[in-house]
Amino acid sequence: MLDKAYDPQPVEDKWLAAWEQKQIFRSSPKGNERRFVIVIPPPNVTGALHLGHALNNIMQDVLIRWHKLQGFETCWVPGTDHGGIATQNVMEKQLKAESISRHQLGREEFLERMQAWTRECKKTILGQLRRLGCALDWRRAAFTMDSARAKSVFEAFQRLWDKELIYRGERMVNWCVRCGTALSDIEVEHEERKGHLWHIHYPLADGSTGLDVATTRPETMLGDTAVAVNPQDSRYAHLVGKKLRLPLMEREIPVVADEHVDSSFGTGAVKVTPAHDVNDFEIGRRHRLPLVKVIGLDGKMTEAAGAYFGLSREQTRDKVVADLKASALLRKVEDHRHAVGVCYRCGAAIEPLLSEQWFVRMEALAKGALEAHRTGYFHIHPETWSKPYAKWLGDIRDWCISRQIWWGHRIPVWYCRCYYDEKLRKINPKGRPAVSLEKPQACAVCSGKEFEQDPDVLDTWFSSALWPMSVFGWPEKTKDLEFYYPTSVLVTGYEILYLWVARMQMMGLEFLGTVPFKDAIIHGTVRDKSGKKMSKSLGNVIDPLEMMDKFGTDALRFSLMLQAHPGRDILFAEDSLTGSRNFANKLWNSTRFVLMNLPERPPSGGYCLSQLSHCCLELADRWILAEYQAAMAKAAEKMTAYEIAAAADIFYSFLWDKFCDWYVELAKIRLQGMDGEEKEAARAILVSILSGALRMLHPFMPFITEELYSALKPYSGETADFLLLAGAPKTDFNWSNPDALRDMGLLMQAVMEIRSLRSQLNLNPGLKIKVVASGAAEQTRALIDKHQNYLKNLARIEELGFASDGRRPPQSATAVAAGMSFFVPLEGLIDFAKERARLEKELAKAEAELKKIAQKAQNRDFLARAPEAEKRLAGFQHEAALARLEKLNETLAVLSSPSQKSLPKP
RNA sequence: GGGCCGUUAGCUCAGCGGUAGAGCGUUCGCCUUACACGCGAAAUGUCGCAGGUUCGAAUCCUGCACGGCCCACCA
Repeated sequence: MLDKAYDPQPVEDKWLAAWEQKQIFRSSPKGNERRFVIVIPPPNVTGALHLGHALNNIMQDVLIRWHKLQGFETCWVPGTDHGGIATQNVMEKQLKAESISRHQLGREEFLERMQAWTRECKKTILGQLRRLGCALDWRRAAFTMDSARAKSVFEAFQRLWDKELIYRGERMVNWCVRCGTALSDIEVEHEERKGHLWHIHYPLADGSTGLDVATTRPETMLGDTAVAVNPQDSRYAHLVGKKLRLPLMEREIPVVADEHVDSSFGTGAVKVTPAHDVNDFEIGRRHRLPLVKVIGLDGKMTEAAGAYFGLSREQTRDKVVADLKASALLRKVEDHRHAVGVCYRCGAAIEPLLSEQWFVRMEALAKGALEAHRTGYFHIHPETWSKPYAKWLGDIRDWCISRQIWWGHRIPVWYCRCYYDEKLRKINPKGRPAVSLEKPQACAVCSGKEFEQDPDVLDTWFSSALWPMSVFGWPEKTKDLEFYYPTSVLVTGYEILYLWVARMQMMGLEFLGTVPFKDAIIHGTVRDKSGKKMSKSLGNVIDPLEMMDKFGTDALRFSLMLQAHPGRDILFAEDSLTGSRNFANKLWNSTRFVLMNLPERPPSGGYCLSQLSHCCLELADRWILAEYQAAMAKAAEKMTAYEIAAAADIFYSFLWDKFCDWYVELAKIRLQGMDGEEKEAARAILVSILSGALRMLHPFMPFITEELYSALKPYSGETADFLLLAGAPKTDFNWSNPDALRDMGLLMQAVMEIRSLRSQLNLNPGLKIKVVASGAAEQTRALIDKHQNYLKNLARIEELGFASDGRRPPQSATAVAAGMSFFVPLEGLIDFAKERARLEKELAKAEAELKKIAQKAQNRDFLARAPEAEKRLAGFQHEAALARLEKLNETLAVLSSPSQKSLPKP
């Protein structure tokens, strides 16, 4: 026998071990054409998983389990990502705590430490995924930096290189001074910050009045090589071509005319710093301006900055402003809000710098991805992300893939000595180096054997972009690749739509000619209740493990899924879990109840819906079967559309509001009665529907459903060891039954009205009452008569009688429902004044309701133009409202008549 | 600056053209032999604002306000 309350821990432990032991999540290539494949978005090995990971993986698990139950060959590939800069930063922080730098440690030892940390981290992460119940094929666990993935990365690099889609060049890049590396454009976040607009006077070369420039970054003026104005700007036309003297540096710089300049902004004159600003770089190129690099890779001023050499950017700004003020060239300072580029990993301000980097030429790749999306080979859910996706691909820029860090795939490029430029004291960028995974044998040019490998590593997203291929062994032509690729869906958050999703599409199309997944399901971000992102620094993180310990894994899963509407963020707090925890307990107890009412020896083959003879089904049975079929069909429809939250909600309300609240209560009548066909019918339906609904619910709450499936197994006729292997319940019956829905609806209405009356009269719930029903059409009357026992049990009635119209028992309260009056004789218990007040309140409500409906049902325009079905419905509603009002009026009239009060107590 | 999303009960959110819903919270009554993680009953909403379309609008259209997100080289 089951315990009184559901205790998740032992159940979870038990099934985790059992699933693992039997390896039921394993997949291997088969002939089965219906396959459903997901590759995990590999979490970075930066620490433990957070709620966002929980959401992401639970969603995938729901989809995997769902499809497995539907008979698909499912495969879900686990893995982790080495995580480039993010992971290196974690290690650097650890080193900092030991007061050592990575440079002190040296590249090799640093990487050894990284490996050790990574091993631990992988263990933690995979362990957490396991605890969440993820049906991952553990055998396939991959890592973006293991040897198999290294081969994929090399292959991709080489092929792109051979097609000249990879090149090396000196470009303006986003440089993170803190991380000491270049970043791609999408790794820069833009933050609105308060700043200033400094107006600085640049005099003419001869010292006479020149013009004012406006800038948000005065420190960059040290590298100015021109001032630009709009060619149409008459204010400055006379200055174009003249020389200005750059203050502080005392360098002569020209005034140039450039279309890019917006005359209406600032002073209409822009200082041009080609080496430290993307726009200025372009202007510089157009006007062949020299580059003066004043900010170094370390964020400090270079020798070219003269007196400012060695200062930080911030110090330089302060000093430049002070010096300008001293020489009276600072004309104005305005407050100014502007966007600042910030490193997505450390938040430091990005410095646009000219630097030599590796790039991927994106235009052709993006075109392919765009085409795949446009022609429907690739879908994004929800649709709203399609537009930004297409726009990004349409305006794509080349991808800077080299990073000046140590943790990552080393760029597979080798330089022979003969490419070394002694004069520049660096590798000659013009040389064509050897591309090779291992050190090459000999130089193709000079036959030399001494090589140096490019010191940089690849952007972590380069290996991520290959993930759906690399996990199946690409570039090897493996059976896995053939069977599992392309995968079915990718589940991820919108923040990496470009960073990752788009790039996978491009790489898949480039290397295998097909999209890596046909659908991308985009979920939101988990936030705290005030809508803020959860972060350690804000102290508002919720640890999924803690929640699982406290409420159970199924509760965590279900509560996240209930809120997982496509693309929407989830505001989450601990109290979001109680409802789901309660639901789990409800399932537990309803199963417990059903089991308590089953015979010790189950019928051979178990209780089975298909063997149920229709003759012994009663109204409640036909009703619940119809509700069951409708709910399961609707849920399946929602799942097909990836509307997971909607499906979860359907299971919840079916199981609790329909099955438990009504069906189980009504089944009690037969369960408490004598053995016989009718009792068996009730048992059969209880077992079948519960077992079926639990199986449908399983993807959402795998642990408790597995446990209950197992407990019900002797009776449900299932033989599979695990629920997942039993599959979804058969749905090829037609139980739909509008008549049963209508009839039960009437009875339920009556029950609710009588219950409401009882409550308002303050009757003890235990007290059994007498009820006299009156009025209504013959049909309804017959229905009530036939199902007296329903009302009796659900509304606690000991005696239900019928009276002809208007003949109400003395001293009674009245409930009106289903077109009938239900009189409750309450001699001595009832206060007439109170009952009249109560009825008057009811009457007011009924009047308001009638008015609303009459307004519609009697509206001439409505009658002239509304569709027939609507008119009919409104007509019924109008009639019902009228009848209700009439009954209430009738009762009130009787109650007010003196004879009523004077009736003697019997 | 462009684009997208949101604004519905105290909180979190469904509903997306036909009399306003759920969970949590609140109030009242109940240990009714599955469940107090429960049962029954109840209270609470000019469905952001202003127009428009429609017989009918929380639902469609337009504008506005507020909040948020994505993108963006106006210094």
